Amino acid sequence: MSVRTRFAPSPTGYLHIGGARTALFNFLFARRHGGQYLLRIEDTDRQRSTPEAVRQIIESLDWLGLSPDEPPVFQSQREPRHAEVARELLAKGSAYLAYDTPEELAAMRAAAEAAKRPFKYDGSRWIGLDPAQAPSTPPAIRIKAPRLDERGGETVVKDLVQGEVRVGNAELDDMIILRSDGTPTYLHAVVVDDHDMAITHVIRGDDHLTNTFRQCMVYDAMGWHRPHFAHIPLIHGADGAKLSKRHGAVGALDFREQGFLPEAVCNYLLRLGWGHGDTEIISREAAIRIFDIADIGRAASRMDYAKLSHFNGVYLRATPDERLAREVLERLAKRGISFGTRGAERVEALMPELKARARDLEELAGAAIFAAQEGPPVMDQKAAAALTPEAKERLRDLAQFLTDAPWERAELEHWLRDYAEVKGLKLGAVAQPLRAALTGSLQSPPIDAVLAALGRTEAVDRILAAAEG
RNA sequence: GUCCCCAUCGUCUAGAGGCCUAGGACACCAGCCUUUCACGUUGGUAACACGGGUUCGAAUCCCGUUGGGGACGCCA
Repeated sequence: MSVRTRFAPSPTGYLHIGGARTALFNFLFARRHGGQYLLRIEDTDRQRSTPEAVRQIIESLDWLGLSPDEPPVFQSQREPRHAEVARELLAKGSAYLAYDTPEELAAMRAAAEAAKRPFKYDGSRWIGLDPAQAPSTPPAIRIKAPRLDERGGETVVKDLVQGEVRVGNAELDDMIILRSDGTPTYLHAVVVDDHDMAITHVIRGDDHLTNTFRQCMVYDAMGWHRPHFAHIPLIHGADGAKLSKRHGAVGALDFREQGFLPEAVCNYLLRLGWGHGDTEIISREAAIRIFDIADIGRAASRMDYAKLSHFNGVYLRATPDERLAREVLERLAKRGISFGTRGAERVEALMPELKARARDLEELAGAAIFAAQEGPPVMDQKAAAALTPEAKERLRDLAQFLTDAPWERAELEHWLRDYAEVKGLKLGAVAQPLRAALTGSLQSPPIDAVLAALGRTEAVDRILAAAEG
């Protein structure tokens, strides 16, 4: 049987980094085994689900290169089928109509809490009820939990990550599968959908582990084969608490915004909670080849932005200059920075040097401004301070000197070295004023590269402007 | 509170009873490279939560303790 996995987010918000990793693992596992990877939008909570969230989730997955192999399934559209299965369970005697009102249930729960007893629903009075005696309130359908003496008194789930997990039947109670308004509950809908979609491996967050026991009630009552389960540990914030906005970026699209490359984010996520010896930088292709559920760790892991940045830098340096230039120019345009064809060319020409110095696209864009724009750069404080009267004098001299220089990077380097030697100066004493004049900063790519990329006219203009200013 | 899961450097991890004087990566510190900043490179600090077993031998197996996390809805 072909492997089929699914990622099943609920569209109540943006796709966060934990969900992205779940999607990645599902994708990788399916690819590894030549199967399909699907997307199911769990939108049965109409109050909280929004089309905007659906859009964002799909866009996020697309950005990460994790688009599903088939069109997404919307759980809300499958409600008739969920109800049908619920009725089937009713007919089989595996479920019954329960007429409790939400208020009554709340009262029962409160009473249990007051008595310091764990709340366990008891619906025995509804079982075998004469329909004529039934209350007029609309009933919910509840599935019968296994009784204490069934299955050896406990329910066992063989989890591919967590191992054999067992829970006493005493912990399970009759759960609602169809609400009194006829809509299915999540725990029920998930099972029906996974079954109908022929999902073979359910890979999802750890937070669903205990719910799995309840879902098994539906599988077992319907006589369906349970899929394989793999519950992966959650991702926490740097402080170990549940990941939230205050930890920084958590939405997948936030990372795009902040200049991370999708390949880097995926690689980082892959290494969070999963390991393969000492290898860290793993391409998508390699990941598909080596990904194995058995290698998923069982402990929760923490989000480490510093390490993500490092991964991003590695990927940035491996990305073709042309693509980076395009990304950078887009970001500059978004910042309202104008540039022409010449500027765009300069940015790309300088990209090999620029990208070695950046960890993300935003940083890269910032470092490329001086190359993109025409005319003298905006001076930062340190650069301005470096332009002493002596330095300006030096620049005037250099402008003159460079008029005759051959305009090619290696040649320029020689010229500058010769110049410094003749003047009895250290190269730094020549390079730093030039750097300030040309880039507006004291930190930039090698000055010969900057000169070469800028072109003689532009370079000399900037040098003179700094000398005058 | 009840149930479930987890536990190796600050962080991500390697480790399937002897290969462990516990390895790699990020971060941090120091050196090298160098026209600045990076990149690169060399080295360093730094961990098996604790207590009992089992065993000739335990980071690895078992049991407790402690500490984290998760689930307990007519939410998903």
